[in-house]
Amino acid sequence: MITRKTVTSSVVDILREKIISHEIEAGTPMRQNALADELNVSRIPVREALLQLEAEGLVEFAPHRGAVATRISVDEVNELFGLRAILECDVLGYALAKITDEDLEIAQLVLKEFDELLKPGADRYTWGALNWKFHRSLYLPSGRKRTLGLIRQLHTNCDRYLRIQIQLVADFSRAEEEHHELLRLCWARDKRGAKKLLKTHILTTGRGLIRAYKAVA
Amino acid sequence: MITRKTVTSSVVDILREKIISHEIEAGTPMRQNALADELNVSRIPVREALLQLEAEGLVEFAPHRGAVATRISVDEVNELFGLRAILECDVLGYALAKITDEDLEIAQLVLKEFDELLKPGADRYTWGALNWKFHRSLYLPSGRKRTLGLIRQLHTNCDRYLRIQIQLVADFSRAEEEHHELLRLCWARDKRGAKKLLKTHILTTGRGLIRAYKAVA
DNA sequence: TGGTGGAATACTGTATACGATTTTAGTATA
DNA sequence: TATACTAAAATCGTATACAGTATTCCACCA
Repeated sequence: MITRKTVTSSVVDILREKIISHEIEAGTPMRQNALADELNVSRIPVREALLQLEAEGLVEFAPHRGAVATRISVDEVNELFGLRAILECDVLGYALAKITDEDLEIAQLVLKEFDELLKPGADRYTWGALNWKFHRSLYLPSGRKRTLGLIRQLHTNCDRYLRIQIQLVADFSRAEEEHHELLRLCWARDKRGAKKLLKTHILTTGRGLIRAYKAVA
Repeated sequence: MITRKTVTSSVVDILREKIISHEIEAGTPMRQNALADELNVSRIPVREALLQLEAEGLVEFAPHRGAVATRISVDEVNELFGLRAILECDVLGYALAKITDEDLEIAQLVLKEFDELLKPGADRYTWGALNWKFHRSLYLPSGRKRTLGLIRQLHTNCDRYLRIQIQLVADFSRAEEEHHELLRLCWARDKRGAKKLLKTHILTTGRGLIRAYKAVA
C-alpha cells in the first residue's frame, strides 16, 4: 500500500512539528506568504494546513488577521492533563475488557523501543511520539474511535510542553518505570489498579511539567 | 461591534445545518463543485468549510476522493453520550465551585426559553441548540475552555441523532423536568447530587435516542 | 461470457490572480 | 507633543485556471 501524500498533509506535518518543537514560538503570527515561500508551495495548502492545526488547537485564526501559534497558560496545561487523566482512564477500562495477549505483546514491543531512549545520546525529542504510541496500544482494543481521536489531540498539545528543554531525565525514567508497572497490571487484567496508576501517572507528569515550566518562565 | 463574516464561515454554518438536519444524508459524497454552484461561491471556501466540518466530526475526507458526510454507528452514538456524561460531570464539578447567583439566573432564563418549545406548534428543531445553551451556561463558570470546546463538538454530533423525527415529545418533557431539577441542585451547590443527576440525564437521553433510532433502522 | 487495457470523463488538489481588509507610516492640525 | 486623518503597504480571503488523480465506459481478447 503506497501512501499518496498531498502537499497539504505534508505542510500540516511540518508546521505541527515546528510548533511542537517551539521552532515557531507561541504567539508568533504565521504569515501565509512567508510559509508558502519557505516551503515552496502556494498559499492554498498553507491555509488549509493552518485550518487543520486550528482544529488541533495549535493555532488560532482571526478573520483577516491570520493565524497565530496558540499561547497556552499554566491553567490550560493543567486542564489538558486533567482531561487526559479522565479520558484515558475511562478508555483503558473498556480496553482491558477486550484486550488480548497479542495486544499486550505489541505494547511490550513499544516499551522496548522506549528503553532505547533512556540510553545516553538518544534523540529525546521522539519521546512524545513514542509515549503516545505506547498509550495508544493499550487503548486501541477498546474500539472507541472518538475517544481515541480526542486523546490523540490532547497528547499533541501536551507535547508542546513536554519539549521544554528543562525537562529532567529523572522524569523520563520515572515515567518509564510507571509504564512497565502499568503494562504489568494490564497483563493481570487488574482494571482498578491499572486505572488508578494511569491516573497518577498522567497527573504527576503534568504537575512535574508545570513545575519545570514555572521554573523557566 | 459589527461582525464581519467571511464566506467560508457562512458556508460552514450552512453545511453543518444541512448535515445535522439530515438534508444531506449520512454517507452522501459532498461534491465541491455542486456545493459551490448551489451557494454561488467558488470551491475554495467550500473546501475550507469541509475541512472545518471534518474537524467537527461531521465529514470525512479521503485524498483525491473528496468528502463524505460521516455515517455513525449505534456504537458510536453510545460512545458520544458516554463521553458527554464523563466530561460534562467533570466540568460541572469545577463550575459549581465558582458559580455565582448571576450565572444561575442566566441559566434560569435559558430554561424559560426552553419551556416555550414544549408548547404545541413550536419549532422543535431548535431543541439541540437550546439544550447546548443551557448546559453551557452551567459549565461556563468553570473557565475550562478546552473542555468546553470538546463538549461543544460532542453536542453537535449528538444533535444529528436527536433530529431523527421519531424522537418522542415525552422524551423532551422528561429532559425538561430533569433540567429544572438539575438547576435546583446547582442553586443548592449540591455537587454530588448534581453530577449524579447529570450523568443519568445524559445517559438516559442517549439510550432513549438509540432505542428510537433502532426502531426506524 | 467474463475479464483486461486504455481512453474519456469527473473530480479533487494546487497555483496564480485579483479584490477586500487591516496595518503601517507619514503628514497635517490642535 | 500628541492626536486625527490619509495614503501606501502588507496581508488575508476568494475567484479563476490548470494539473494530477480517480472513476467510468467501451473496445478488445481469452
